[in-house]
Amino acid sequence: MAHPIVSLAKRRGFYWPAFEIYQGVGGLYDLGPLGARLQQELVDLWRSTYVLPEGFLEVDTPTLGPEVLFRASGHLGEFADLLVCCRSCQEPFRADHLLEGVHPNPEALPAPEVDGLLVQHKVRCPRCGASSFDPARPFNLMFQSNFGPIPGRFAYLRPETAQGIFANFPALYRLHRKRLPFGVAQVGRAYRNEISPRQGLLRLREFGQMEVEYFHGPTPADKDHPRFGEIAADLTSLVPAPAAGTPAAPVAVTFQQAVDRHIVAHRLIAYHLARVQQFLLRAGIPAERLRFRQHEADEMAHYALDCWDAEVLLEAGWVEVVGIADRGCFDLEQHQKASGISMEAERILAEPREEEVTEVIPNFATLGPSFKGKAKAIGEALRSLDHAVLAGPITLTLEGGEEVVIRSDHFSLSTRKERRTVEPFLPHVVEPSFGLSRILYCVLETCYQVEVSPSESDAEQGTSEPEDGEGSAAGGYVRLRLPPVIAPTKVGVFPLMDRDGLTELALQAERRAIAEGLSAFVDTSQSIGRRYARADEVGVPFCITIDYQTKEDGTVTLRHRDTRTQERHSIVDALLAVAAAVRKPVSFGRGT
RNA sequence: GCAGGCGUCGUCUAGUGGUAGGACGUUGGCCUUCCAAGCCAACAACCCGGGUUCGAAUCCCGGCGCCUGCACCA
Repeated sequence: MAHPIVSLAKRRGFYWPAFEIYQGVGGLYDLGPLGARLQQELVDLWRSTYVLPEGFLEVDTPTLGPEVLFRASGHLGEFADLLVCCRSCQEPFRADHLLEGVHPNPEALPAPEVDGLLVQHKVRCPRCGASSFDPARPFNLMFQSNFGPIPGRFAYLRPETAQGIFANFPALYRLHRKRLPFGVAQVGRAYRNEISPRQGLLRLREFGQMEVEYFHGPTPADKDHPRFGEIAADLTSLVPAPAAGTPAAPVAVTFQQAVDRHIVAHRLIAYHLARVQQFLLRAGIPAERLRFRQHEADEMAHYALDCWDAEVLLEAGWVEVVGIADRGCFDLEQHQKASGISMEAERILAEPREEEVTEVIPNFATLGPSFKGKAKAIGEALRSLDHAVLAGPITLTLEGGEEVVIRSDHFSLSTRKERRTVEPFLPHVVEPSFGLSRILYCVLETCYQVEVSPSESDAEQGTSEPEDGEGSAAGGYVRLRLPPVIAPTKVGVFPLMDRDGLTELALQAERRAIAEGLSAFVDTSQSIGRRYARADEVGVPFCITIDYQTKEDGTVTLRHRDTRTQERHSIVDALLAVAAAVRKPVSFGRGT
């Protein structure tokens, strides 16, 4: 059974399957009025409590990218696996797995060869033992299109926002005035053509991501963070990758202890884990439903050296919502190789180094007459030669195979001393990657609370789900305990009676709330209790009620969603209290 | 993609061959001086396409979607 939040979400407008008028498309969901606003609030919270305080640079890059980009990133190579299905039991297998031991590099084989090798070596189905397979077909999780009318220029929808950041590293490094470390953030959508999307917002073909690439130096001293102290004492729950023979088990530690006991490799990863945890807690995920689990070696993505997932305990089990990966220099190295553009940063040497540099200087005065039009190419080739081999006349092989004989008067050697004050290196990167759509769902599910009304609770039923129909009295009183900072609607304004001028006062109060930047609404329908109930169900944290006393002294009641308690304030004070409660915190300090 | 189950107002559902009923909801009205389910009325549905049949929500086939398991999950 789906969690009752699912039908509430559709009924009240958080989210629902997309394109339902055409029977829908799996893995695509619409965010409704409340969902769109909730998502925006989550992004704002992330930006104000994480991106801004950390000084990250935020960028926005295209969702489409060229083939070379994703060749370089490894996504096309790694994810265009060939799949074969067993004819008798229909089980699908990755071709390269079946051909292990049969071929030295099974991943690189084209489909026809895979089919041939499977028959030739009588490979058996690991499941049922039969040895007859359907033809191999490529299985790509990347969405493909074309740029312009030329069919050969493939365009791909990005499977993560990260590559747009890596591809911009040289510019971003310059814009940060060539100082490391620094982080770059991006919020956007990513696309993966999932085989069988399921579980609503948890497995989508198009989803929201909030990613950070934290560029830093490669030495052990760089794997640290100046503000580690702020989070060192925060408590967390870690599930390290199990060592041989020992099962994975959660440990409760502070981040300081996690580093001291070598559960987490270094303080830099630990720092990011702490910031991720802080964000999730502020978004309303209960601490007891949150943990970090370390990937095992065989679970790791092709680029990762170390990876921790933030997981949230849902009805469906533990679900990954943030991945914190140490990507090393993998991505920058790949893009440097593929593009020919340097992705290196520079480090100032503690002590300048004197180096003797010997260069080959082509002598075009003699090269020109000897080689005419080829002189320029030969000159370039000479420059790139190792000077050690250049004793006298040599034979040079040009591109295209032509050999030319170079005389000693065709070039000269120049030796000079160079004083080096910097050295180049490829930065490393730690990547906290937030699954925005998943977080949105986790927040909704974990904030969902049912209170069995006292008259009906014959058993002690705590906060579990209703047995049958929801959205009604049968299931109990539904309350969405969204933190005020992310609640899509901040305050409801209710006239106690829809008469005697109370509604007019409510409309005035609503205007003032909106002027304060608070999303507000007036509800005059039916009884006051029903209006509170309707507001509680979608997580409105505060309700202001206009009553007869308001007409006399201008005061209203301010009701708190989670406690149902009310206080009397002037309208201005009530709105100030709401505004204070929904203001996004800025986190330099520790804790939550 | 495979196997099994499922698809009825916005939501939860009743309905096994004679063209759909309830509850919640929404809207309007009545009542009501602070915590949903008081009264009256209205609104609103058989996933899509074919087939069988005099007649299909119901039976058959295909598609799409959802759920569970397998596989996949950067």
